[in-house]
Amino acid sequence: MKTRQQDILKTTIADFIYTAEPVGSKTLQSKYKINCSPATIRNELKTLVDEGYLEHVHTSSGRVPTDKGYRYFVDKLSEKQTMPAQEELWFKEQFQHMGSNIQDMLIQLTELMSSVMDYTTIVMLPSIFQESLKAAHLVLVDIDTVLITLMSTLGMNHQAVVNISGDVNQEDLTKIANLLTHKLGGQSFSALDNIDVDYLIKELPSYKGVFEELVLSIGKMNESLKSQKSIYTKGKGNMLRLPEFENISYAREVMECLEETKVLHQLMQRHIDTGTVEAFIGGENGVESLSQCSVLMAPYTVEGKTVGSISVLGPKRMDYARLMALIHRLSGMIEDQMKPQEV
Amino acid sequence: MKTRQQDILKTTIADFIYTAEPVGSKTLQSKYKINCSPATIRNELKTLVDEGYLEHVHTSSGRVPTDKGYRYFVDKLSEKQTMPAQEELWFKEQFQHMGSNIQDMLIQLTELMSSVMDYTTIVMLPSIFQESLKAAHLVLVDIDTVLITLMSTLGMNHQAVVNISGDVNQEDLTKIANLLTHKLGGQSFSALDNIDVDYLIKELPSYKGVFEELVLSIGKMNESLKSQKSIYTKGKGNMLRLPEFENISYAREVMECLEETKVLHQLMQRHIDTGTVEAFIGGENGVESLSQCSVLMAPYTVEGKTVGSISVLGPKRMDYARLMALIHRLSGMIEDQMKPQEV
DNA sequence: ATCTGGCACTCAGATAAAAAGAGTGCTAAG
DNA sequence: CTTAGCACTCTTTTTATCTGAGTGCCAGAT
Repeated sequence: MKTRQQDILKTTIADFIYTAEPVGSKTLQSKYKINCSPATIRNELKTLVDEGYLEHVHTSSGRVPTDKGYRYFVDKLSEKQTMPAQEELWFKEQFQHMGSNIQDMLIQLTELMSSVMDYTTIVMLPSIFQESLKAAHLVLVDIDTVLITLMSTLGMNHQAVVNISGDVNQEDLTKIANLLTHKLGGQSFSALDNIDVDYLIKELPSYKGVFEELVLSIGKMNESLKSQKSIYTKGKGNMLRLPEFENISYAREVMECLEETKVLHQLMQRHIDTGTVEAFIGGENGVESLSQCSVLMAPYTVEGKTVGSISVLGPKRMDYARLMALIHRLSGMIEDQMKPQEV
Repeated sequence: MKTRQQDILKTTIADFIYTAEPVGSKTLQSKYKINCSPATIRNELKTLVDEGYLEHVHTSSGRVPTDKGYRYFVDKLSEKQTMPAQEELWFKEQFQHMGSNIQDMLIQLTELMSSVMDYTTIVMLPSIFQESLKAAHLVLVDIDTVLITLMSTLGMNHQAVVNISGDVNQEDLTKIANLLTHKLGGQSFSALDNIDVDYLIKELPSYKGVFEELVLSIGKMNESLKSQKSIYTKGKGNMLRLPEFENISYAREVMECLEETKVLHQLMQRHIDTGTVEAFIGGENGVESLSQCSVLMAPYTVEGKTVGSISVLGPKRMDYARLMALIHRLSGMIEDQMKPQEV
């Protein structure tokens, strides 16, 4: 593409991102210094339309970027940014106050992000399926009550309190816990669904009854973990401020879509493998109702495995470079935060 | 108030709740069997307007209920309902699958409620300030790592993993945990902010270093618990379907308000003491932005103390009797669910 | 007294026509 | 290849008119 064409495309998109109004040849010339007459600009605009980078909303209106146009803008016409030092400091400060619990940290991050970015933020926690058991702990908290704690390699601990009918003491429980850790440690949480009770009983025959009760409880606990929320969003209201949401039925459609955890889950899952920060512009995100929105996504990776992602969802008209820099760096910070949990 | 007037008021409000359109005298006569002419109805309507139960949106439109009208409708013209047996069964069934963790149970309930009620549901978890410590447990999970578990009387357990620099073994930790439980058990979580270290050291002098580290960690843990989310909402998108939200700027105002955890917290807190299911109609809820909405609230109580509440937020035009019955019963179910945790 | 039919009146909302404005596309000349 | 000029298109805004639901009130009926 010719340099001047690129300039014009870039300026057009930049202006549209700013104003949300179709951009005309006159505006381009007067508002930005482009060294040619409106007529020349018009000619260039025409070819840009023909080539699919821009479109006419109607015969006598300015031009609006197409998905292809945005794509080119992001890939070729934008410089990669990094998170400003000041913002980085601020976020680091915030991380200090977030406590060591990974779940809560990510949930709180969702809020921080939406307040800084002014759009909707979506955070996907590591799903239970991606966690492996690091250790099981059993604590006798009362004569017939046991606190089960399952620690995962990702630092997401899960616990439940269950009643046990048989007699047990703490020593026995510790033995059992050790055995469980030994037998199941390193395995995926999904293995907890059908624990080989017989094997356990063979190892410590005297605890038959306790084993059975515990295994049942762990299975039930695991089941409820599976149905647990792993997607958090914040800042849906932010979107309603944007001119593209003036249309109430469109706003409704998007809002309802954003409340469908399933849809969001698919959205996040579908693109998580890419492993890098990515922008999904308009239709690229694959969700019909969100085809007028863009999604920026940064996966976070623990031990080489992508376990979750953070993202921003906004109008296609967004500051891609800045936001991508933000989530990129944030995902790095998450990874740092999750690392120390590894032992 | 005369019986006929009551009839007319009731019918008017019922019709408005159904159609969301101002109700005229003709509609009242033709659609519902009221034994008098439109002119008579008009006269009655006029006095109802004069007395503040209805209002005119403009000179030549039908009547719309005022807050006072709704109030009268709810208090005097509606019969108390109970949750239908079928629905009750369904909810009980759902509770089975929710796992024993109170937090998760309430979060999941928020979603269930919004799907059944079609409005926005708000659930307030017991705040950390209302919990008392039941027991502390310390588990050595690694040579220098301790898992702290603080169990509350409400069954909301909190935990954190911390690194300890000094040498400890499980036996020591168990002693410490017992001491902590003994010293702090029954006290409010807020007491955890400034634990009397000296006292502890006096009891078990050899653990000075460990104590100090642990107490610091517990303090930090407690701090992060305080900032934790205790309000959950669901179904904000449901509202956008309603005709009262056709106006985008109004919709935006409400949506943004519903994203302000602080505001919601105040809203819930302000009315929690009433101790019974309550309807706050329009302006009664005390939040400026929500003055066109009604809030139905059912507190839930543990050991005679109200610790949280569940509520539905919708347009003033809602089925008060039905929804109040629902949340009333649900709050009872929550209480049942929280009881077994008491020992 | 209370109810009711009749009728003039009000006002929001729909429909239509006209005017304004932004921006294009094309042509012909520089 | 660039640009000024101009006719043309299509949306948006403005203004005017019409329609109809619904009221308020009066005068006569019950």
